[in-house]
Amino acid sequence: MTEGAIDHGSPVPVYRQIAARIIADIERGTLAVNRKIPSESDMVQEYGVARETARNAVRFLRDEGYVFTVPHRGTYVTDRTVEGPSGSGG
Amino acid sequence: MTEGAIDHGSPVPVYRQIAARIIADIERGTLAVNRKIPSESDMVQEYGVARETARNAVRFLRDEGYVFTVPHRGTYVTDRTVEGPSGSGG
DNA sequence: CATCATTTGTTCGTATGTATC
DNA sequence: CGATACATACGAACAAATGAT
Repeated sequence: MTEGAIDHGSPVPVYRQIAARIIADIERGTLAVNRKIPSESDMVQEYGVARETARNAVRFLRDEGYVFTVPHRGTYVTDRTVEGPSGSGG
Repeated sequence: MTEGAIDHGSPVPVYRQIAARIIADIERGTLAVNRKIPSESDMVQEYGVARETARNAVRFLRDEGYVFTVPHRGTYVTDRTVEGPSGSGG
């Protein structure tokens, strides 16, 4: 199947659908730590969405701690094996 | 007169207004086949727009078949007297 | 080959206007 | 009205390739 298309009729926002794909790639290891995820433009072309939507997906991933963005460079996969919101404890 | 200014208040997007001028120059012969059209920087200074807007104009012209771009060289006027998507008919 | 100027390519940041749900 | 989404537009920075010298 591969079901590679975005479902605009779904109750799940498009940006969340895109974010879910990226997360899946991260969990799966397809997108390794410190590797660059697709650029906003890539997502625009890949999914046929507006840049605004691609940005929302990236912002969501950032808020969730999956990635971090370097201005004018790109967005990369966060190393969650060491980093944490409250230090090394836990 | 020369009315050389871009109308930001027009419902016609700025990039379309710029593209229209280039097209007019091509139709008129001011910009001959295989001649280089103004660079993105030229348009930025000439029309006082952002590079993004200049690029949108070029992309539009490319999509319409009026020009073709050579990376790091420039964008040139297409020879439409011979080239065509469905042959020489037309 | 090295340097400089030109030009397009890439990428993220920000804002406005419009439309839909 | 708020969230989502698309189109347009300006701003900023860095990358890569080309061409002249």
